[in-house]
Amino acid sequence: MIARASQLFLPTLRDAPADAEAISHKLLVRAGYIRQVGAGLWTFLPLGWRVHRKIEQIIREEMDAIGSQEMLAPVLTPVELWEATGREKIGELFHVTDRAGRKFILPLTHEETFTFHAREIQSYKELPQLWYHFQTKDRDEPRPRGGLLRVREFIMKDSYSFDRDEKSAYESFEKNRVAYHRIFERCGVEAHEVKAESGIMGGELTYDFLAPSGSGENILVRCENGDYSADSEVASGVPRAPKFPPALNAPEEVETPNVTTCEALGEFLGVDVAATTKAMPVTTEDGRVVLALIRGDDRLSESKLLSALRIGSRPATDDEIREAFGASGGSLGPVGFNGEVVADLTLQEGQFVAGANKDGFHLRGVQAGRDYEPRFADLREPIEGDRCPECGGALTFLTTIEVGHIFYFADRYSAGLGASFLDEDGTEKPLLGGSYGIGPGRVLAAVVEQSNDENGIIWPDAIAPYNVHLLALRGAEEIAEQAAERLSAAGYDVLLDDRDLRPGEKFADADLIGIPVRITAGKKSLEDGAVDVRDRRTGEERRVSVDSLGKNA
RNA sequence: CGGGGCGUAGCUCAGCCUGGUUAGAGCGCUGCUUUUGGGGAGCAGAGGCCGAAGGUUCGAAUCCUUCCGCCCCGACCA
Repeated sequence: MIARASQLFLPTLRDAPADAEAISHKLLVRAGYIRQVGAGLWTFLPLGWRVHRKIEQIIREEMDAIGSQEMLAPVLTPVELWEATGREKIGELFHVTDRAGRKFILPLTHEETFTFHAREIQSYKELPQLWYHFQTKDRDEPRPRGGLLRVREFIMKDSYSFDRDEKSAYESFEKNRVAYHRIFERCGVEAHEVKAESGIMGGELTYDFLAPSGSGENILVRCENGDYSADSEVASGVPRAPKFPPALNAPEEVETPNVTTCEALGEFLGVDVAATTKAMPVTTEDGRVVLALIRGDDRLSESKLLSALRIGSRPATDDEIREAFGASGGSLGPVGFNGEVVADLTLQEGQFVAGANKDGFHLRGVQAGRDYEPRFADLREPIEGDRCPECGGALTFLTTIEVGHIFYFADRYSAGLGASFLDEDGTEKPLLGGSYGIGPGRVLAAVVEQSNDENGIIWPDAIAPYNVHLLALRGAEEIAEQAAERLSAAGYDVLLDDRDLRPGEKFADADLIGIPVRITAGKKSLEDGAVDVRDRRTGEERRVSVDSLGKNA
């Protein structure tokens, strides 16, 4: 087909909105793909929606290919469904009420609704079932950001699997996992599958797909040899070995006046910072003061602490610290503390300097197992310079966007909603479920983050709004029309810039909009009865006769 | 929710501290002239409840109070 720029709503801007930071945010607004309605609320303009639909179509084809069935559930959901699974208390939910006072929820995701329908499954003979839809999700995000990167309303492709046993459920999970790789590859986005955070739930099978990007909210930790990759919230790096001072037979108290940071402590005592400990007292949600102990050069990972404690916690207050330790922050340590000590794995071997629980004093030669009895857990955030836990290679850290998430949750939803079936042996069992989500809008933004230059967007052909951007310069309107007809007949979608503008503006807009192939019909090419074909990515240009257009790529 | 910043033309911004003609610039927009392979030039125009509401004052875009909206950092993130 042929779209004429003179009639399209395609408002391009010379300047980016002042408050935009992320590259995708700036370029998508400037190039006329999206416009903001409110915080985290975006309209896809005609070109943006074309890209969105192309991404949807790729997802649809890959879902269909694994036997998943497309359907459509409503956005408005009776609150009772959410009460049945205990999720009605989630803070990000939008609640609405009808005129009669009935309560509804705008879903964050559709586990409740799909599991509700799964109650019609009666027999193992009907299993497995794979279902999906593209539907609006609403989330009362505390902080939308970065254009399309984090929004309050968006369309998600969410899939649900229902199986009779774990073996079958893993097969469904695996089908979706593999399909996701194909989807991201076809969309031209680099995405890495990583083990995701399981938090206090623990034990579930869950993977994130992270797309490296200039802006984003997840940090991907990756080994240079490709042996290892994980979200920084769960990643384990191997830190450098400390330079330990000579070992002592028992801890030895030293006066350390006005020394409160580990760096200062190391310097004051002439000891490697990595041979000191950092004491992080926290108060758990059930009111206990627990001491999290890590190496002096490390940072405590809050997500790992959550996993280790299996309960939420916050930093202890000064008063709580004083009461539990008899000293203030800066001189705290595990020796003599009679609460729970959770120590990082790096503290299993060796003697460290630790706070003496006496203001202005530390202990040298503190050894786990001898001087205090901790529970060991992985607590540290991986940092630059760590080595790969698999092969010892260097780890790199990349800022990423989460573009997909797959999750096996067993009977988490079917239990509450009573979705069960009769198995071959005549026993009633809960359906075992999984869910699988992709945000096409985030994929779109991730592609722009990964594929652009100083002049604008560079779309992969598979999701470009049009295949060819045909510029009709003055005097060459006729040959441009011919070229457009020929390309359209050959199956290409053509954006014909027939606007009455100077060439420079058309070129600038073409670069900004980022259609992979630009064809210029102008006086220069007219002499040869030809057009100039330029590759947006490489900038290579060649003159081609109109007759040969559409016969090859 | 904590911290920071910003609301003046479609976009980017100046003016505000130190109150006082008719509120400005660049880009964009409309008409005409000229130009035509990388956002060209000229002439003439249109376009504003200065985020909102109160207050102080003879007088408020400017000072004060409250509210609203948006952005960034953090917390949160099924």
